[in-house]
Amino acid sequence: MRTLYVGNLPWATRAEELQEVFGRHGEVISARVITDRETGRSRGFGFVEVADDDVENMIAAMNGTELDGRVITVNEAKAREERA
DNA sequence: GTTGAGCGTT
Repeated sequence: MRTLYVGNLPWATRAEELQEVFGRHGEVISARVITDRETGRSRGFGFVEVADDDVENMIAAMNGTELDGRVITVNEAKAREERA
């Protein structure tokens, strides 16, 4: 599988919403919205794990689209270890 | 009850 970074999310967006929306364009393994460890509030971005063959189609279909009134950003995520 | 570039958790 591959992992997608999803940014520019509305504060109220939940992981299940990502799975719902992304699931329309490919096989979603899992979805997660990153929340602040201390306050529990959304940080406005998340990660979606999708089938390897659906990554390109998923990004093309979702990047720059509107979710709950906000235009979201979708890119292939980088592992923390790979982060410079 | 707020905010808005950026890459998470065992």
